[in-house]
Amino acid sequence: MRATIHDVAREADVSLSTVDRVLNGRAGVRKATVTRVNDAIARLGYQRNVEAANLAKKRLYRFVVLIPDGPNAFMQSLRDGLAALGPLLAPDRIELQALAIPAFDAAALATRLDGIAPGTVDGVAMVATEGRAVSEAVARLQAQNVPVVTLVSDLPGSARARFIGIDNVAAGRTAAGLLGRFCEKTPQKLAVIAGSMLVRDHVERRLGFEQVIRTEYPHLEILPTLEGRDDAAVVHQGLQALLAAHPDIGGIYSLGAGNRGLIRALDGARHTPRPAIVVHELTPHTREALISGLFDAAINQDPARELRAVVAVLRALVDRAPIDPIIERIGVEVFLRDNLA
Amino acid sequence: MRATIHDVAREADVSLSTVDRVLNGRAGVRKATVTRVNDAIARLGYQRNVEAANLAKKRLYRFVVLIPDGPNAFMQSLRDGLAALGPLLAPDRIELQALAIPAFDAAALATRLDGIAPGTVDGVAMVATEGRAVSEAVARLQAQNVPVVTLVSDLPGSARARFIGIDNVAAGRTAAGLLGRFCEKTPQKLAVIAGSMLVRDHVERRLGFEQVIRTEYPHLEILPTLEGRDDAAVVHQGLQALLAAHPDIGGIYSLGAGNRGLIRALDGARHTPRPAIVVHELTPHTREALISGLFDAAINQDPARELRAVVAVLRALVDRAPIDPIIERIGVEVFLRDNLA
DNA sequence: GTCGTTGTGACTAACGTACGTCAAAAAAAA
DNA sequence: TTTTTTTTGACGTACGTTAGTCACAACGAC
Repeated sequence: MRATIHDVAREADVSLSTVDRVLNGRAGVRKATVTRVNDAIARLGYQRNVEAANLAKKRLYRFVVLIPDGPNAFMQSLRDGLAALGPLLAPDRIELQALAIPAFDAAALATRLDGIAPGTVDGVAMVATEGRAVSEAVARLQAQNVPVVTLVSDLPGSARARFIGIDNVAAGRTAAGLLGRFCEKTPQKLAVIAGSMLVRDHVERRLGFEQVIRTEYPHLEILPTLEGRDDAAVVHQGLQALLAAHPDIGGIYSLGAGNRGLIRALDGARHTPRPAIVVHELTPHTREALISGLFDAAINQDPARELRAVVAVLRALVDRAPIDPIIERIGVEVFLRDNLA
Repeated sequence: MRATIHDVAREADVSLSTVDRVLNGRAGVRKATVTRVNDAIARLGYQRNVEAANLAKKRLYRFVVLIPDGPNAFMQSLRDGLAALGPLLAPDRIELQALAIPAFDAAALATRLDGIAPGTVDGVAMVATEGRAVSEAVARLQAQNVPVVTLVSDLPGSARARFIGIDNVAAGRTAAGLLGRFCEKTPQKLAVIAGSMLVRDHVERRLGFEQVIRTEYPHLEILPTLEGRDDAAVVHQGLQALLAAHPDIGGIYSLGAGNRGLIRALDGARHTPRPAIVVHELTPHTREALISGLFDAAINQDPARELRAVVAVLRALVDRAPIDPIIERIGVEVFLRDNLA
């Protein structure tokens, strides 16, 4: 049988009320008494029964999740997953509110964050775009005791409590390891397509990618990064030009979205031999391109799992409970045409 | 505000007691009244507050996990993970009991299962070895309302409620896709090392592997599977003989354990060019071999995550609650030397 | 000494459910 | 109809915690 506050009260030789005052940080308890109670708690290994506490408090967890708007298929699946998750969380008294924000727009994100009324929300998660204003808005929220976590793309150097997402440097290194082995062993060029260098996940993926290519595959030359803004039309145009300018492109790493543009550009240019291609995220389009053999590998993060991790972490943060490192950890999955589910 | 049993009672125009009888399947309620109550529940969208119910019931979840004994590093990490998980689950009134069983021994497993007293355990998880006696023991437990889930290795055709683990066919296909691309394009042979064909995960991995190699890489010839019983010494000896007999082995897929034996055999035989090697599970030894460049890829499943999934699924099963498909899903991770954490 | 302040204890009503008892009502059987 | 059986209602207590009220000390300041 677990110890209860009654046991603690008896052990510390104080009343129930005093234990409650200590436990919930209420005023009116002498320092010496606080120590007595805490000692008793430690001695008994008392742990508050969160279920009973929540029942008594009628606690409600109100979380806001900010996800970029637009045609990005991954963000779309994140939004869909959020909508699907809502009903599942009702029994735990967790309410999720989705908020759409313009992609790659730090100012808009900061404005949205500042628009969150402190009393109405218990935690915030966001796919971050880097910017001073954003970091400051995060700091304000945290100061108001509203925990903020970043999702998919981090905001390093800010006050955000946690980052939920894959290790993007490792993802970039994985892409490089695969592409390095898939490419012929003769000198050739690699194209890198990113969305924007304003989002940290893209920056980190490119960093990891370059680390490995430079040190392990020096015969491969990395071309300047094409910024496609996760937009198929922009990617299409940019890549078309790149392929025309460099007939010896042997591999392509697409570390952002807009892969429809990549597919179209390759369909247009009859490049032989076909370059090896590693992309990010399993979406209907990338899946199809894997099956047809156009893409060689897709590095995937599971959005549904990330959302569950966000909820678990935010909950632990508001409860000031320890965070399970396993729940928090998001794995990098590699899909080839051969192992598509 | 969520509906409570009070609301349901009012809506159905019956007393609290009757709602309780219906909800908990107690006898003494007319069929017509049951329908009235259930209609009210549906109309209000009532969901039982599990926390309050558990509080009232002083519910305790007692789960038993059966994990193979022996030097297998992956099973060792499962056992370690289980021990570490125990304290984390105490607040949720979940008790985990680890039970070691001999590896690849269906009879011993069945005996252990039969030795579980029905009243003392609420759920069972096991790393299964296939066998008729095992399936029958599982059926008996399930019949006694003790849910059984398989972990890591499945027991298809049995009454087990769920399987928690990776898609092993997909894992084998992944290995084949990688090895096919890593190997030279000239005809050569592939060695496959398994633990035993008595465990389903190994069977399925080999199946997936052969599917892909046969159809996509017909120039690669798969040698008869070496059964190493997850034992380094057996693997060492067997592989040594195999390498001596076939100087043209260009790739090795080790889908079980005992990789220390694989490493030793390769260190002994100075095989050039070094064969491409894909193994399973990140352990200290496979990690080291990846870094040194001896292994090319390791396919990993996260044991800690699997254990958490087991607990979540067993809990949902005893509560007859819906199972979140995302929690249940275990991803296949691919590690190259480049993306080791 | 009286005053206000601070620390403490005793008590109570919730939160939503489980589960028991007992009596009353309704339905079925005699 | 009466008797028996089945069905239903009313009520109480419990689970562990929160959060409030009220009373009464002990303490120092004046």
